[in-house]
Amino acid sequence: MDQVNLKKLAKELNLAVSTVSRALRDSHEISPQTKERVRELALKLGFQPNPHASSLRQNKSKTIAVIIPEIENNFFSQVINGIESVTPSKGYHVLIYLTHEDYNKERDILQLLRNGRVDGIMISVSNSTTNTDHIDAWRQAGIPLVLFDRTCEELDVPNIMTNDAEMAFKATEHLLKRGCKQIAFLGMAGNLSISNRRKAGYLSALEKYKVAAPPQIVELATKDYTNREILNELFRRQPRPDGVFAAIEKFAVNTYEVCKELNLHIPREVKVISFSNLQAAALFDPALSTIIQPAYDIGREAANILFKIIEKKMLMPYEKRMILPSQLMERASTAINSERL
Amino acid sequence: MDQVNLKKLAKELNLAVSTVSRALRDSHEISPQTKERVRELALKLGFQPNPHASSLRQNKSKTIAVIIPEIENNFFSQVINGIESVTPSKGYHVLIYLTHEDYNKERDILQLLRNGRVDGIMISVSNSTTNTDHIDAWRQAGIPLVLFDRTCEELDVPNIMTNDAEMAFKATEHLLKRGCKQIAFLGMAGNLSISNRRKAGYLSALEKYKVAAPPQIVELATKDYTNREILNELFRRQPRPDGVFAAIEKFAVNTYEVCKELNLHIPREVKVISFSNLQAAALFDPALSTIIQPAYDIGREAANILFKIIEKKMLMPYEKRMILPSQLMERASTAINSERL
DNA sequence: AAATTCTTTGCAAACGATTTCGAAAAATCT
DNA sequence: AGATTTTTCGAAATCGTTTGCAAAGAATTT
Repeated sequence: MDQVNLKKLAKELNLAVSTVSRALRDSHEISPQTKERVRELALKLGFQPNPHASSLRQNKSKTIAVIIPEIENNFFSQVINGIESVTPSKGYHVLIYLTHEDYNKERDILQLLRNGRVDGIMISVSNSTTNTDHIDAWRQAGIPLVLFDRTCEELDVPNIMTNDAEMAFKATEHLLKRGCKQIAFLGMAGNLSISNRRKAGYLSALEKYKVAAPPQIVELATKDYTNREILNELFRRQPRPDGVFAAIEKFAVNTYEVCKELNLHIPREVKVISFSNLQAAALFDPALSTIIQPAYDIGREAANILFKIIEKKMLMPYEKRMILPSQLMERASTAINSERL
Repeated sequence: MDQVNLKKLAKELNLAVSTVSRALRDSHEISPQTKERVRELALKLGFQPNPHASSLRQNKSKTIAVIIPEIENNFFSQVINGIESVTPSKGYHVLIYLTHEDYNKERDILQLLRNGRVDGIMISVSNSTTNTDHIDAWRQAGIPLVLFDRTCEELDVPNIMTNDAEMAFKATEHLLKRGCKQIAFLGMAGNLSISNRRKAGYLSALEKYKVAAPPQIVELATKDYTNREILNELFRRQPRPDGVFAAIEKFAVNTYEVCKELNLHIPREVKVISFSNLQAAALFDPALSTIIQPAYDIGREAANILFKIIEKKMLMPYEKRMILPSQLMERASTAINSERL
């Protein structure tokens, strides 16, 4: 046995295991002198309590899980960064799980974690998730849970998101003010509340500005290949959209690709704006106008709220449904024809 | 007690706890009938073994840690994706730790994990890491460990990386063949082996092609602001570089920003090539020529090797130092002046 | 039929930390 | 001085699972 544990410390110091444990946890019922002796030896031997023994006894893991659809996406990376900005100070560890936009994986992961491995989870649901029973079951089990970005607002759990509808409205309005008459909305297939919020914002802008052309809602998937085919068709059809509002970055990229293919000039023939957290959007040809989500803040706030729940503190009403504002960054892809950005 | 555990199953079935445990682990010493009875009830009650108790008893955590400098970087995201492509099938969980390029954090994290919380770690060292004692201590403790990308080749641990020197050579050669006379190398400050490999490739290309101009090695940090200042100065000085080889993507982005600021045309006045795993590099203005690292494969292979070590299998010689080739993607940022890409 | 193996199960001791309870010693109060 | 409280510590139970060992019964061999 080369691992140093409480028993070894106790024997070395001629103390009981319980005394050593208490001393290290700074219990009031241990004399300062004893504490000092214990601490000194613990430091010298580099003692570190076995986390599994602690977790078993105390029934908490000091670990949370973050469940996201994908990781090759700046938004989720930034969220993780935000989460990680609070976890170390809480002495917590972060497990990452990827659903790859697969409902079954998502359900299985939640099932897998219902054994005390984590003290709570933060989840952004996959776009193939239509049934939320697995999440509701988790909620009912009383294990701390926070949803972010891809939320399920019908469930009574904290939801942290951005002002999707409002920004979708502004994005559409922006295109309209730039002269677009025929704006297409590129949204995620599925029935995510986030998609619906963005779609609603798009529709309400069209309505408010009494746009003659009917709304053009295109549902895309996560496969680039088919997306490009669909967009190719969209841009060949008459009337051709002169404005594109992409609900997610990938669709904007696909739009750029197809426009290049079809020799459609952005922004002269087609203006493009998109939700995106890509730093490099400013370097695109042309620079892409974006709606930037406060991803880092979403991660940080979601983590803070999760810890409040874990620590059994009361949540303020605004923490149960927190909305952090996005920012519209106007760039060349939505410039009016004469304009130079 | 609403949690279902072995004791509850045993009582319900009128069996000993040990029998139930063995039945669920499909031990040969339990009769098929008993196994079936146990499995049935376990399924019915949704029994899931407590991982902390298991870990404590078996002295393994079924968890690995991935320690990286940052996560807002496509390369590391893709690596994580690659890692995650093997962990679930091994029944393993993945903890993520960020060092934020801080040696002290890196050391502390390694220290923090030396208590059995993880069965092994995969690490890409921070660029402020000059001392590798913390990693060597980990190695000496005999806990499975794999280094990837930002490796420490002087240590006797498996290193998984790409052919940095070769690709740096090719990148520099590419710029030379495109007519560059004065190529600057933008490398990371610090003394990482990866930086040295890339720098060496750059230098050997200059040497092979007998370039008259002296090498121009610029060391940049991770702060955008100072980087831009340094580059600004670089491009105002005579002789002005007509080619830039960026060792990391961020520096290429900085170069683009500064060139735009100074009205230097890429690729006419300055050609740029960079290590980068950014999908959207093709959409840049101009499209950025890149050296694409097999990030996903690096993650997958590193994980596979780590599991071989965890499972105490012998490593093949090539697994102790694995080199996965990168790919040079020629785009507009290195086009010769007349050429259109 | 006796001796032996094999199969199947139970008992109890780990794993290492935390915590309840109680006891001895010291300090404070009548 | 005696009674009472406070301080300080130890013994043992506990968390839930795994596993060495023993034991009983069944099956096989001699």
